[in-house]
Amino acid sequence: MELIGLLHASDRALTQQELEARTTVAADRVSIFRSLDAFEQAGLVHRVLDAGGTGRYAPCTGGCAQGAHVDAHAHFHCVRCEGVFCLATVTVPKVELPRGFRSQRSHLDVEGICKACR
Amino acid sequence: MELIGLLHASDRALTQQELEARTTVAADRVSIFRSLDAFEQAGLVHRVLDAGGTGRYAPCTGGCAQGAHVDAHAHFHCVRCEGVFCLATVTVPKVELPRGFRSQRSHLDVEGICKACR
DNA sequence: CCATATTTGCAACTCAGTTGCATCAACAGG
DNA sequence: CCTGTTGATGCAACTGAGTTGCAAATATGG
Ligand SMILES: [Mn+2]
Ligand SMILES: [Mn+2]
Ligand SMILES: [Zn+2]
Ligand SMILES: [Zn+2]
Repeated sequence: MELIGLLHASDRALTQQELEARTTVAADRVSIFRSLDAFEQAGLVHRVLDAGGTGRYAPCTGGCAQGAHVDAHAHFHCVRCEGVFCLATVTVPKVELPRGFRSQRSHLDVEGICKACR
Repeated sequence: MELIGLLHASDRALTQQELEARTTVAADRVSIFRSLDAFEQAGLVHRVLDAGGTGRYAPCTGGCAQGAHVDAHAHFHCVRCEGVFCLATVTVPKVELPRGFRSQRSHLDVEGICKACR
């Protein structure tokens, strides 16, 4: 699908709306929703929530497969442009948890000003 | 307000709805929304998004003041009961960012099974 | 070519969040 | 005690993202 290409071409994670606006072959928002859903399932893209709680999509780098994501990298949220960036080089540090909690996965979200916004 | 008391009495962060359900003096959901908003502004409570992107509220521990939050602790998200827990003892580790990104604040969300759910 | 399976579009609905406006309660000055 | 002003509250309505059902369109394969 064209969607994956658009995601790879972008420097930041894109919302459903942004993708809809960029597709050359006009597609219904529901179709895009369903495609992204399928791609996420398939381990091709991953979804991250921005500060407002809306989903943004980015391509998986590798290692992710059918229902098993290994996107262990941190994400940067720009408070200026609202952009969300995958920090592929930044792995999420393990932390010591209080007794009783069993950890499965962690997400690290760094908030600040992005490259383009300063 | 009664809301702050309810938050302190809970072991986990609560949604607007959950708070509305627990108030003895019935209050409109909009009033609760506005109160929580004000309390957050005032540095009395902080808001954290759960896995579904809905806001949950927890009391601030201390140090937070008028528009300046210092809640630097991690949060635990239970995949079973959907509960969100403040991990007051777990501070968010600083990470090295790629060139150009200026960090202001970080959020660490740990996903797994909570104490009560195992 | 036809039967069947998959994909797509459209309409409609949910749910949290948010806003406008009218009303009510508190309160201070007179 | 009356009154005008201020802030809190309630109700209705709207937004935006996500989601579902169903029917039409398209692909697939015999
Ligand atoms: Mn990513
Ligand atoms: Mn917290
Ligand atoms: Zn930016
Ligand atoms: Zn749990």
